[in-house]
Amino acid sequence: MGAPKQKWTSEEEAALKAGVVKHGVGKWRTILKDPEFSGVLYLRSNVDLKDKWRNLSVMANGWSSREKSRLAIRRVHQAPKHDENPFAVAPFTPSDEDIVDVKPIQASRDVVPFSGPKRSIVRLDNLIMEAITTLKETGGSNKTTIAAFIEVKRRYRIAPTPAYSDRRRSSSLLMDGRQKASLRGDKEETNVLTKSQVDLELAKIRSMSAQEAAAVAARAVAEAEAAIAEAEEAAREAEAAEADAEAAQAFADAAMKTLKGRNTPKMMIHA
DNA sequence: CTAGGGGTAAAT
DNA sequence: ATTTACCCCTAG
Repeated sequence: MGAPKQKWTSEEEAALKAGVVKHGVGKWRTILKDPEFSGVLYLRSNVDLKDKWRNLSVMANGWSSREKSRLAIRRVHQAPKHDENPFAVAPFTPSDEDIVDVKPIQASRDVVPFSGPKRSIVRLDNLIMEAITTLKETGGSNKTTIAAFIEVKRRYRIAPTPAYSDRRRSSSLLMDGRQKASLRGDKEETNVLTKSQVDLELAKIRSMSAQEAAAVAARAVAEAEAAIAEAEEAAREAEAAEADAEAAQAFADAAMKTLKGRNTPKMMIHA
């Protein structure tokens, strides 16, 4: 029955996410037909997309390893009171769906409690997901903006305080013996922009047309996702990944600030 | 077609 | 044993 198992590649995952960004959750067929993603997802079916999304969403929350223990909740809470539900949602948790929970979008940062010397890389996709879901449900059409942030973040790197500059392979205690080769020459040399410059880019994006932004964003998300996945996979020293994560957080910070503060009744652009 | 409840099976 | 990918079925 099960097909020979075909692990989803980062590109496919990215395409899926990008597709969701572009078309919204649930538009599997649409995403599949989009020439932008069909190139990568041509092997998958709409059901595959749905299932993958399900796995992705459900696991990105902590519900991991659980899926079959939910039909036993209810009761207990003796606070029934036929009160009029403000949202009349299901008896389950308030607004479940694909909402990525109320995870602290930027709780830590430099103070990341590195309980273990292992992975602590903040996933970019979680950030994206939260932003998308939140903004989509409430405001409406800012998904392109959010996605565009990623692009900016990917190409330019926000200078993360020159605290650390030099550190070339030395932390031997960081990783176990697993020098999985694949040590690319670090072609990194992306411009390191300053905050103001980034701000400028943001402004540019804001004035960008929705379609333009969407196109760029979709591609950017895919690329960013792929890059992150790659870095994470080979993340030993993960210099780039770390920087990326930090940049992402910084960017999220700036993004939220922009969206919350400057919430002028403009940019209501929609595709 | 989509959502979502199950299930099988293959990797880890 | 857990995760993960796919499949199947049913109700909208």
